[in-house]
Amino acid sequence: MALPSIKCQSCSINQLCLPVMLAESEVEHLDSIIQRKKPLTKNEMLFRSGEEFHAIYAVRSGCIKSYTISETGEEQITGFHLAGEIIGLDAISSGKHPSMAKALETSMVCTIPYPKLEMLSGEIPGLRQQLVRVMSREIHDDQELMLLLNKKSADERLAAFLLNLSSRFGKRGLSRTCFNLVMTRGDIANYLGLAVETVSRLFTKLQQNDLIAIKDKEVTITDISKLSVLAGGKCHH
Amino acid sequence: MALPSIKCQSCSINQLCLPVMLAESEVEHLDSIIQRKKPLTKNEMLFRSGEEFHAIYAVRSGCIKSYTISETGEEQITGFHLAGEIIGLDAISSGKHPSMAKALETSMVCTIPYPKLEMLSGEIPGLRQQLVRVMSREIHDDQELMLLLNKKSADERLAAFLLNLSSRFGKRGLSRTCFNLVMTRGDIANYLGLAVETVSRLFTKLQQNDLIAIKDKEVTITDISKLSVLAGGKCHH
DNA sequence: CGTGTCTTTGACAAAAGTCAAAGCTCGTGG
DNA sequence: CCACGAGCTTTGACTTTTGTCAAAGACACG
Repeated sequence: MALPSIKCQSCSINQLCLPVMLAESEVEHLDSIIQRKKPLTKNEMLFRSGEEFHAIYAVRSGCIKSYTISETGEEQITGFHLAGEIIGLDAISSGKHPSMAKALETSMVCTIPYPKLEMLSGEIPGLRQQLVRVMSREIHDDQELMLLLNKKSADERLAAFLLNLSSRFGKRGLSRTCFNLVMTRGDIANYLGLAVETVSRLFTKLQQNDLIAIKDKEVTITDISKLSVLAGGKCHH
Repeated sequence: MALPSIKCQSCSINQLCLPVMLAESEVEHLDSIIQRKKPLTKNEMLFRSGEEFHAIYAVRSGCIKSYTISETGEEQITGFHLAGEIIGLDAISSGKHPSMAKALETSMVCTIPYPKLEMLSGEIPGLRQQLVRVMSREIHDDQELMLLLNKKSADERLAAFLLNLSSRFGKRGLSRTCFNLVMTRGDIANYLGLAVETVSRLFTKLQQNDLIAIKDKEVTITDISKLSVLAGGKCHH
């Protein structure tokens, strides 16, 4: 590995990632099992469904989309993962990846060999706890998403999606009000269970109502409170 | 506890639950931290959202529904849990229950105090592994559900729902083709993101097409292969 | 044996999907 | 460095699915 190997200890997002609450020496130990390869380029696959499960992955930078393909060939995007987020947790139970992951832009990813992580988590209680917390959080987030998809209208879904991104960028020290949409309208539509055309129309409408402004792929949230109200569900009664 | 305390060791569903792959002595250890209270009666709450998280729960018998309530008061059922399934995993990350759980019929539940489980999982690698497997499986199942809700028509959702129940009853040694629907049409509709009326009409249609037969709350799957085709997505092209 | 909840059915409305077509971007190769 | 083409985005017109409203019937439980 002839790359400028950033260590967990000095990683800017280690408080969003696995090292949370670990002692210095424990982080070092964790760092020692992690592999860092060269960045994924746009559209490069991280793993494919059906592949054997060897490792989970932590996003260091960029954005990775994960998705499943149904028997009938329909693609369903299950998440857009930003720095600090862990990918591949759905593969632990069966030992094979049920989903696929692909870079939406040039992205750095840390490979965490699972058998080693498993062993290490036997020695480091804090690591075990953090892994479980991360998984618990994913379960929780998926449940919230279910509510969104089942109970909200198209406008509400898109508004909630933008606010979710906003908050996640904010946590990473980036602007909450102005950020880049790395995914296509098609990706957003797929994720939210809508048609591309619907998403496009909604973006237009949100702009006309001065809730957001869009320049190319850059979104600016100009009225976050109105957007929040919209996302909350405007009580159609 | 003056109840006929069934132990994990002799529990009929221990191979669907936490004890998977554990040695006899390990199961005993696990059993010793588990509390068994008197059965929950129909509609009794197991926990409410906002409550502090103390334990996860394993269903021993019956059926528990878990659900969230949005800020705007909409209920979203996130799962119907049968014997051997674990509830409350979404609460680990925040320390508070984000969701609620209620018995749909008289149900027995094992309470597994989380701090003790956490400690024990430090000593028993197999237990730690099984806990992670269970969580991984839940993440995976939630992703499949997302695909169902986002990409499938109403018929396909209901067909898939019935097949999912069928398979889960089968795994528990019960009939795959004839079982009781403990949840109401309203519950099914809520879970699948449909209106009650739609679900009712679909049940009627499935009966007319001789895919299922319904007598009161008892469903009989009369043509499982046709039902599978329907659930798969009949390729509208 | 009645009262409230659950279920079914019908008629209608609305949200979102589909189809079609044009304009736009961006990367690539000449 | 420019031109071309593939893929992405937008917009319009129309369709379809599913939701909503309303009401009656069936159960289930006290």
